[in-house]
Amino acid sequence: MNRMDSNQDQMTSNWLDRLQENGYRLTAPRQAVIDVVAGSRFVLNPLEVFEQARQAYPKLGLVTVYRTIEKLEEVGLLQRVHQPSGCQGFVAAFNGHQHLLICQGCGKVEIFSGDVELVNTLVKNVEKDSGYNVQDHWLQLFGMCSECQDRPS
Amino acid sequence: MNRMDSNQDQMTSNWLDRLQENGYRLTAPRQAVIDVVAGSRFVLNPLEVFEQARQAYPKLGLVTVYRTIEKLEEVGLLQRVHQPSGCQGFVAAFNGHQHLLICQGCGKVEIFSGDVELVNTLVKNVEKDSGYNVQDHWLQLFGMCSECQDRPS
DNA sequence: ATTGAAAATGAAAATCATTTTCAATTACAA
DNA sequence: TTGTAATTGAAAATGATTTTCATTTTCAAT
Repeated sequence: MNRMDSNQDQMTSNWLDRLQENGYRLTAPRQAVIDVVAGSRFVLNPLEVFEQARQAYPKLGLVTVYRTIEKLEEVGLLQRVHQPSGCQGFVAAFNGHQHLLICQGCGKVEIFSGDVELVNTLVKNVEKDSGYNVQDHWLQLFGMCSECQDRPS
Repeated sequence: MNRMDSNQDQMTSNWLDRLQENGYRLTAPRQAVIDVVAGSRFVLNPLEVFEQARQAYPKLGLVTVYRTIEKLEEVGLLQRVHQPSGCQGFVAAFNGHQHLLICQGCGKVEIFSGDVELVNTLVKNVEKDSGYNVQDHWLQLFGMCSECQDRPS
């Protein structure tokens, strides 16, 4: 077992723990789904998760993927990713709200956590100017990762 | 005819001009759709546009609304709005890319155009750190407008 | 003003992702 | 080990969006 597997195993068990803490049962189908999404650095949609997870657990049904994604989102382990190309993607949400940089070529996701102050300042200014009570914000960047820049389109 | 109507009429004709410049024909159904979306300060989905536009042009079909929205988006007059509650909304895009503040109570949209420098700086930093070529960005705020803050939910 | 080709329309049908239903299976507390 | 409630997967239902197609309309060329 190499380092990567070990990391993934640990990550999966953390995720399962979090499900259990929230009153959900630990099942083989859920484990298969989590093995896929917890380790992925790419935006995945339900069908992609299904196809990958089915390799480890062939009996898996697509419906269960939808239901598991729903629960993982509910407990804050997955976050939905909105893109110009569509809004059916999900990505592991390691620690709550995060600002994403998404490659439009391959779906790879980077997290840029700096500049939080900056955004907070901006939000406060807008609140003052508009009279709105700002509850949430999205900041996302879209582009091409270095691999996809090289790749002939 | 009051000031509001006059503004809206002018706006509608500007929008029609833009359609024509892009090789599309001017039709009554399109005019009805544009009358609704060009003047609205709210996020509207296709069905809402349909219901409102049908009052002015009862023969209107929902399919035509979908098709007209598509063309207006293509020529840059409408932009799709992604929200936690869904991604079927559209809002007038007066001048290209804009940062939005959206009321989660009533769907009212404000545009905050300041702080462009700030975002540019951020984008350049992230490009340098990540090796990505950043092509686009979304910055959206969600909250409650002053009216909806007062309203008992 | 008339005409004709291409674009646009609307009703109906098709599509397709997602959700619901339901009987069978499974997890896990007692 | 057992009972119950949660979970599962297949099939059916749903609902938003898209496609098809016959009819109507726009608008450039006469």
